[in-house]
Amino acid sequence: MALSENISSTETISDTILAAAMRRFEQFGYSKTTMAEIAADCDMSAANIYRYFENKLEIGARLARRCLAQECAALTAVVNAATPASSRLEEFFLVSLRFTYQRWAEQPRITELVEAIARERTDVVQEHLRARKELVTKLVQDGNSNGEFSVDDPQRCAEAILVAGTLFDVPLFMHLHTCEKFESMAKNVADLILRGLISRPML
Amino acid sequence: MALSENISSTETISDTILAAAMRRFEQFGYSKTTMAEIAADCDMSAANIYRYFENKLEIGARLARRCLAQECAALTAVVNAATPASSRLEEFFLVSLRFTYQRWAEQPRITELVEAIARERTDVVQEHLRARKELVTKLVQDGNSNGEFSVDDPQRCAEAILVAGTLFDVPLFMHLHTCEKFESMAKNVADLILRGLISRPML
DNA sequence: ATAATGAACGATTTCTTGATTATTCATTAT
DNA sequence: ATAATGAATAATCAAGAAATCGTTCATTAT
Repeated sequence: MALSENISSTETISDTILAAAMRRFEQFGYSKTTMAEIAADCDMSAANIYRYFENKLEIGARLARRCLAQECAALTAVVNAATPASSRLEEFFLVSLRFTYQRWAEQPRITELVEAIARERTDVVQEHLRARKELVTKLVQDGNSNGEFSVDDPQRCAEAILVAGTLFDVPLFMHLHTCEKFESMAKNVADLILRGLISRPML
Repeated sequence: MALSENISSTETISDTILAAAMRRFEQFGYSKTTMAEIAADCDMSAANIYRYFENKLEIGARLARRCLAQECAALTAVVNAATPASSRLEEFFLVSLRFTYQRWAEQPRITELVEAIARERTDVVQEHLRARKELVTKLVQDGNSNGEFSVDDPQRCAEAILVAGTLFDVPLFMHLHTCEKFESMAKNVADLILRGLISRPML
């Protein structure tokens, strides 16, 4: 049918635009990439992009969402793994650290996009934080169910866990230490959170 | 004696300069404050300031150190209080949060100085972090001594505690929530760290 | 109708140039 | 000698002009 053909071709074109924009953003950064350049890479005029995207920032937001969705997918796999909840918590920190670190190390220019989104598209960031909180909440509830944990308020606990992991999720901090040092820190924080400070009898 | 008189008068003059610079930095920010203005406030020439300070950044560093020293003094009082170590840990988070938040809220222009120091005088920041780590290490050791805690490696544990409190120490984040919200978060993180996730028999 | 375009528009950004600024140093005052 | 200064220099900043950019829309092509 014509309709479905149109829809599928439209999706293909907007994907083409996204791919071209991503290449440019990675290589030259968000601000140094012009709509005209993206359009030229797709053999079309700049004006035509506006048939597929509201504006430049919307392209950035879509790419950011895709990127964050990849991280969430990896974190979901961690949370759903068939391992003890305590191992999954440590792994949660490590996986989100590695995503942050690798993005920062391998595609330094993409940081500019991240900053623009953090500033001008709060909704995208907050949606991501909400998703992370949901995942950790589930992880804590899992731990409760199988007797590993005994947490009264999993929601509030999940929030505290995420706050405690702040250092591992902010690209801005990545220059402070090596990835190895960060990994060691993440393990220590996970261990701290799991065992707590208060002394207890040996089990 | 002439010598001691000279030294004490030199100290007085450099203190006068520091005070004038602080007033300017608070009111107009670091970059908008000129050496000529600081000098005029002290009834001297700009050139003469260089007899007492290496350069403008050194003035900023001295002020920053003084400011951070105040925070450390407050935190030292917390650590040395005659209360349970667990209360002191929560209080440690709350006090350092309030310092960060109040600086950010009451003297927004001073943030500019903070950023300049963080960028160009890493030594000042790292010295502060070292001091904080020492304080928390002592707090953990105290807890171990009086039987509240049972921590193998207080040093590593202190590092993890500080990492977990990152959100409360970075001015950049202060715009994200109200002070009340931050305080609630700090309490939750402290509680999390103290009790841990792993279930245990009732004491 | 649908897809695409080039020209036109404010809004930014970049560039250029003149003015300030931080810093140094030879000189003066005490 | 010590303290302080004014003048000189090089780096940084600021303001306005010129160019570029994001975005819109009337028009063309299919």
